[in-house]
Amino acid sequence: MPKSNELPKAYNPREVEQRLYDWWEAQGFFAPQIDSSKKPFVVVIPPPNVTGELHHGHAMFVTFEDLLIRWHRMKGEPTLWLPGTDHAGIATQNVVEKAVAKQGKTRQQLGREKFVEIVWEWKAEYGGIITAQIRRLGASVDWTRERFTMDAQLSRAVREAFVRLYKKGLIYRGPRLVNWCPRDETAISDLEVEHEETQGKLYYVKYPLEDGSGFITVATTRPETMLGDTAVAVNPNDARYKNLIGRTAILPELGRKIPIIADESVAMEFGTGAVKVTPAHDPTDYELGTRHNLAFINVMNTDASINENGGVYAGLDRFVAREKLVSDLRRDGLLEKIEEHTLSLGHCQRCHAIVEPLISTQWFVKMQPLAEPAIEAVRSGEIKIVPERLNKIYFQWMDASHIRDWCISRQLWWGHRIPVWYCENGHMTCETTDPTRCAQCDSTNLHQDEDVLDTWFSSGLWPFSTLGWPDETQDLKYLYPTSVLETGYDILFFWVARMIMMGIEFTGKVPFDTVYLHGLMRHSDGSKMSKSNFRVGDNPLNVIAEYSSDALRFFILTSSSPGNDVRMNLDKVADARNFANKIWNAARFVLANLGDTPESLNHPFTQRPNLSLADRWILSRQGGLVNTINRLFEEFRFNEAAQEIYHFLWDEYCDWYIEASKVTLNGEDEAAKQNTRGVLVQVLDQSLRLLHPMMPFVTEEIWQHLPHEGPSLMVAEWPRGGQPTNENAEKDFERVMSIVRAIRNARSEFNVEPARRIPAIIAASEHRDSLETQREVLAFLARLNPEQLEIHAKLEPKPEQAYALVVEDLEIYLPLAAMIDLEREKARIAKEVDKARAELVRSEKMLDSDFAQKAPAEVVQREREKLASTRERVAKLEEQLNALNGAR
RNA sequence: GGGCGGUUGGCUCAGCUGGCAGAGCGCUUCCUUGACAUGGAAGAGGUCAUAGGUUCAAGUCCUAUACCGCCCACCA
Repeated sequence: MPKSNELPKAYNPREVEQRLYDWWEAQGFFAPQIDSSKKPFVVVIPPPNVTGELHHGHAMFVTFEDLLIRWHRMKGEPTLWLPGTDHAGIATQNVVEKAVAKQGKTRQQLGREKFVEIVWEWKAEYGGIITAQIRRLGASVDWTRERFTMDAQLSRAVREAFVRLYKKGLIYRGPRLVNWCPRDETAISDLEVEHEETQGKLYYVKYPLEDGSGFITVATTRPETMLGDTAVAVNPNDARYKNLIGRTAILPELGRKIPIIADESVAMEFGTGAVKVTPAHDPTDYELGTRHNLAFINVMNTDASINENGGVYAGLDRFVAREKLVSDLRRDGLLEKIEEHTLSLGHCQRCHAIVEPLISTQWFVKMQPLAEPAIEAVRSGEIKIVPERLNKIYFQWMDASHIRDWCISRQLWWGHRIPVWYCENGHMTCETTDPTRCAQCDSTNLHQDEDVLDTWFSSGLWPFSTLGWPDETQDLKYLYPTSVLETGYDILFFWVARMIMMGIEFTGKVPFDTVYLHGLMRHSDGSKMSKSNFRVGDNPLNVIAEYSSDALRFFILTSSSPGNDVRMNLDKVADARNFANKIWNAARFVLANLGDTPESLNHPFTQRPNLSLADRWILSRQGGLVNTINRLFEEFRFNEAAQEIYHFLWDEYCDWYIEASKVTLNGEDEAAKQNTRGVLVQVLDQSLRLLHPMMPFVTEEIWQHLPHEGPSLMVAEWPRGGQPTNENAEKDFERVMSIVRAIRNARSEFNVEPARRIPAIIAASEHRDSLETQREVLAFLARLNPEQLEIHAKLEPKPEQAYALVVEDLEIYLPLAAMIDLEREKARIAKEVDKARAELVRSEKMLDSDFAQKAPAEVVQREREKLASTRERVAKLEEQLNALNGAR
C-alpha cells in the first residue's frame, strides 16, 4: 500500500501525463470493446489539416469529444472515437509550394506528377506532428482506425460518391461566373469567400453617345472591369434616360460600341441611375447579360492581370490597370468625379487575396435536391442541434430560396482528381474504374479532367467513408450512423450540413443523431485568434507545458457554455491547475489515513451502521452529485457539470468533510475510524470517476494509488445514479456548518486569536440531542474549548457578558467577558433585528397577497415555514437585545 | 438589407422548464495549525443595458430602444 510520503507534496503533471497516455494506448483501452448486443457510441473526429499545427480549435474539440467518449466508455458502451486527418487541398498545396519555392522552384517547373509526389513525401514527414500533438491533449481516440481523406479506401468512396451524383444528374459542368482567387489561381466556393466592409471609391465615368449628342454617366467601384463592358443599363421607368434606351454608347478608351438597354433591376437612386454592364465580371451583370443576350467578354487572366481583350491595358495587374484607366479617363475629360464609398469586398478564406468574379468552366453539385431531406432531418428532430438556436442558422442557409449550387472543382494538383474523361469528340465518361473507351463513341483517345475536388467534398463523406463505405463492412453496419458530431459552429455549413446531405444521399441514413457545436476560442481581449494575431497563449502546447493538459481542458469546460465563444484566460487555467493540485493533496490525506487493511470499495457505505453525521452527510451529497452530473452531461451542460464537481470536491469534500473526519480519525473509536476511512476513500473514488472525463490524467494517477479493482480508471465503472439522498443528514450537518460559520464569523469580527479555544453555550431546543453528538466536531471546527462547551435545550437565565448569535432557531453565546464591547454588540444585534424584521414584513405581505392562492402549494408552504422561522429569529434577537440593555 | 447572439459585482463569465442574485480572479482582515500557501478562515462589493407589458411573482417570458459582436446577402 502506498504511503503518503511517497507522493510528492505538489502534483507534477508533466511527468504523469506523458506516461499515462502511452500506457493507456499500449493497453488498448482506446479501442472499442465490440459487443453487438449493445448500442455503440461513436464519434468521428473533425479531421485536422494533415500538415497543420495544434491550435485552440483542436484543444476545444478534443476536450468536448474526449469527455463524451470517456463518459460513455465508462458507462460500459462499446465506444469508438475515430481519428484522422484531412488532405486540406489549398492549404497543404500552399505550404508545400512555399517549401519548394525556398529551393528556388515552382510547381509548374516540377510538373504535376513530381509535385504531387513531393506533397506525399511532405505528408509522410510532417503528417504525424498534428496527431502527436493531439495525443498531448489526452485524446482517447482509437489510433488503430486512423484515416486520411486521401487513403485508397477513402478515395474510392469519393469517387463512388461523385459517380453516383453524376449519374443521377446532380453534378454538372459548365461555364459560370465563379469566385476566382487570383493568388491561388483556382475557383473557390461561395462559402470560401469572406466579405469585408472596406472603404473604397465610386468612380463616375462619362460614356459618350455614338451620335455625339452628349454623354451618359455611369458609376462603378471597379473601373478596370469596363474593359469588358458590353452594355449600359438604365431603369425603364427612369424619366431621365427614357430617350436614351435603344441608342448606342461608345466605351471610353477601347472605342467599343455598346447598346443602352433597359432593365428593372437597375436602381434609379444609386449613383447616376445608369450602370455599366460587365457580364463576365460581375454577378448582377452576369444575370443581366444572360437576360439581354449580351456578349460576355472576359478581360482577365487567371492571375487577374488584364488579358488581350484589354487593348493597351493587356498585361497590367488589375489594380495597376485601374489606376491607368482612371488617369486616362481624366486626361480625356471623361472622369466626372470620384466619391468615397464603403463596399463589401470578397476575400479568399485561405490567402486573403481579393476575389475576382469571372467566368470559368467548373463542376457544380445541385444542392436543392440534397438539401430538402437534410432540412427535414433537423426539422423532424431526427438530428438534434445543440444549442438549438443554431437550427435557425442551418435552415436559413439550406433554404431553397437561398441555397446555391456548390462549385466543387479546384484548379489545384493536390486532391481527389475529378473522375471524368473526355474524348476528342467532347464526350464525357464518368466511371468508378478508369475507362479505356469513351462511353458514347468508343474512342480510346481519352484524357482525364485536370481539376481536383474541393476538400470539403471528401470531408462530407467522413462519417461513413472512414467506416468502409461504399463497402458494407462490419464497422459500417455496426458503428454507423454515428452518435454525436461535435465541432465548432464556424463550420456548420462547410462540414456539418454537407455531411448531413451526403449521409442521407449515400447511406439513406442521417450520419449522426446529435450535433453539438462549441464556440470559438478568442484572445483574452475578445479579439479573434488568427495567424496574423498570434500570441503566446495561442499555442496550446505552451499552455500545457506550463499548466498541464488537464488544466487546459478543465478551463475550456468551465469557461464555455454551448455555442458561445470563450476567451483565453491564463488565470483560469492556473485555477484549474490548482484544482488538480488540491485533489492531489486531498488524496495524500486519504492515503495517509487509510490504515493497514482498507476494505473493498465495493461495499455500499451508505448502508453501514454507526456512520457519523459527517459520513452520512457527504455520502448523501455524493449521491446527489452523481445525479446532477448525469443529468448535466446528458443535456450537454458541461460547464455547469464542471462547476458542480469543482464545488463538491473543493468546498464540501475538502473544506468540510476532510476537516470533520479528523475528529474521528484522531479519536479512539476504532469502528468509527474504519467507517470514516472507508467513506473518505469511497467518496474520493466516486468523485474521481465523475471527474475523469474532464481531467483524465490527474484522476487516473490518483486512482492508481488508491485501493482499486480493474486496471484503469478510464475503463472503471461510471457511478450509478438514482440513489436517494439523506435529507435529515444533510439538514443536520448543514446546521453544524451554520453554527461553525457563525462562531468563526464572531471570532473574526472581534479579533479572537485563531489559536485560542473559547467557551460556548448553545440553546438548541429540539436539536439538543443531535447536536450533542457533534460536540467534538463543533469544538474542532470552531476552535471551542470542549470542556466549556454547553449544549442545552433551553437556557434560563440568558448568560450575561456574552456575544449572542442566532442561527436558524437556536442561540449561541460566547461568554468572553473580557473582550466584550457592550455598545458595539448591541449595535450589531440591533442591525440584525432590523434585517430580520424587514424580512418578516416582506414575507407577511407576500403571504397576505394573491400569492397564497395562486402560487403552487409547495412554494407557499416553503414561504410559510420561512415566515415561522423568521418570527422565531426576530423574537430571539429581541430577547438578546433586551438582555443586553438590561445588563447595562 | 435579412438573421442570430451579448449587455448580470472592479475583471472574466455561469444562471435548466419564472419562486429571496452565483462562481473564479481581484480587493480587505487574519492565519506558515499535522493533505494542500497551487493553501485555510472571515468579509466588502450587483436598482441583472433602457422603456413598456404579461404574471401573485421577471435576470429568466413578450414588445420596442440603445450600444457591442457574429453570420448570411449580386445593389454598380
